[in-house]
Amino acid sequence: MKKSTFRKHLSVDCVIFGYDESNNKLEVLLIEQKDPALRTAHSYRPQFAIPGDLIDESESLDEAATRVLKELTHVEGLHLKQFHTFGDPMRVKQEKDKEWLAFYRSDPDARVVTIAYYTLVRKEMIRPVPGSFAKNVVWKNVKRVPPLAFDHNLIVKTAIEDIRARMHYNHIAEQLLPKKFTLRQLQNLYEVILNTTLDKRNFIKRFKKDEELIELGEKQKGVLHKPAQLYAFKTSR
Amino acid sequence: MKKSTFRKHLSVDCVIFGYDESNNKLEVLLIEQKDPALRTAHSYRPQFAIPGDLIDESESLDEAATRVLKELTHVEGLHLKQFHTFGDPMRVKQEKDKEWLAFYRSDPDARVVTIAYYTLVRKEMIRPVPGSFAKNVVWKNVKRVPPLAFDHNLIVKTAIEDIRARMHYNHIAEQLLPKKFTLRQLQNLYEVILNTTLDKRNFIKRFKKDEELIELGEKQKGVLHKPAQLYAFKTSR
DNA sequence: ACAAAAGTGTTTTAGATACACCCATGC
DNA sequence: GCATGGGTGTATCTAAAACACTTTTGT
Repeated sequence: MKKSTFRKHLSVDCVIFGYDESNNKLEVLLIEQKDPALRTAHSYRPQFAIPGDLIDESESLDEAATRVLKELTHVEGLHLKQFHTFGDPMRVKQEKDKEWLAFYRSDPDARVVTIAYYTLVRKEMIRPVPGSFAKNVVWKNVKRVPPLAFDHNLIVKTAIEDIRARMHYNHIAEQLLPKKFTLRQLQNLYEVILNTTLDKRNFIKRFKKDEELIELGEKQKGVLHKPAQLYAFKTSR
Repeated sequence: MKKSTFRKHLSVDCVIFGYDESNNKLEVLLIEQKDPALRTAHSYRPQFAIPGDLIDESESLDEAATRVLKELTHVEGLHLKQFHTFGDPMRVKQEKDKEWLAFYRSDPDARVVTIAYYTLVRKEMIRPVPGSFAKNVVWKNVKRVPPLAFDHNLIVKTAIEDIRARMHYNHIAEQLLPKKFTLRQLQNLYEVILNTTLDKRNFIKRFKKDEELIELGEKQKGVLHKPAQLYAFKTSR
């Protein structure tokens, strides 16, 4: 049986947003590319990239994205959203990426089209582990994403635009907050993703009207101010 | 130089919606696949498909979609929107598609991922010509799309959902109506795309408020009822 | 008592919806 | 004069926005 050439040309890339509730920061998970072992010492600068991989011939696009997420974070069951496909013929032909490609790809000159996904996770729920291509794994604030490999800056930017536009449709909050949470926690999450500030009375009115929340009748403990009521999401959704 | 394998595995498909103003119908452009010349007479049934093609190694995704549209319709300058990528490993492995693939593809068993685009055109503005793969070209009402090759029914369905969701953002109407048009023509267009009926007073209020229309001071002629005012779009957009 | 954040309601504005009658033309 | 679709305004409802003071707890 002839070896397939499918795997040379298609990849998935995952923009993994991590929500850090305690600091109310929205961050994106980056890998630091491994040094090519054969590098010429003066020329190579490690680059950051978003996690991704070539797609195996037997797996679907969604499965490939799920696999990339799982290999990096050991997390399963999160919804990954396909949001755009990037296929500029030059996207993997830039000088900055040549050395890494030469070492890690069987066909470094092959044109690669990538199908991009994003997901959101609670940062403290995962402990990312560098996979085979990564030397290191770091979180970076979405407002300060460094220069990335390939066209990954464009991919991250597009993901942020998409997530903001869909914030109210996707029920994003559910997977980003603990089971029991205060209204302030919910509002903080919306504010950091939308990069804005909201009026708390108006904000709460929307959720009360939509009947998406259950008032638990419990209160915060040990805070040095009036303790807040705890809420949970209706699970029916 | 080694022959590239890129072209085996990636395609674009275009959902071309045609607006037939005189009947207020929204249709989709389908090609009827050419019979494989070597077919066994009893087994082959021509199938409809949406136009598409493998992507050349040197062209971008958008360029490939533009090329497909141009080859079929000789129309350029329309906006094609990338809306989803379909890559199920089995999407080109169904029995119904085997014979056509065997005849028209250099590697009929290759897995192909397709990046899907849609656009909207005035039906009477184009005279589609069957290209190299097509025996025939037909318009079908979006409400009565026949069974299509590959996963093309899913692609068309997804395109319709996307276009409805974006109707108010994309300024779709501009390329689907003549330069001078009546408010009724504009409303008909919205109604057929959204598959609903609208109140004409309320409908017009939105456009008046957004100041998107210019009242031309001309009137329809030769109609057997009160002639309607003609409008044009503000060109600034 | 003080600091800190929680909690709470009303008013205003804008947009969406519902609804019915007269008008200008061709025949 | 009649058939046809064009053209028009108001009242109601709902959603969004603006806005400030009191309450509860820990220290």
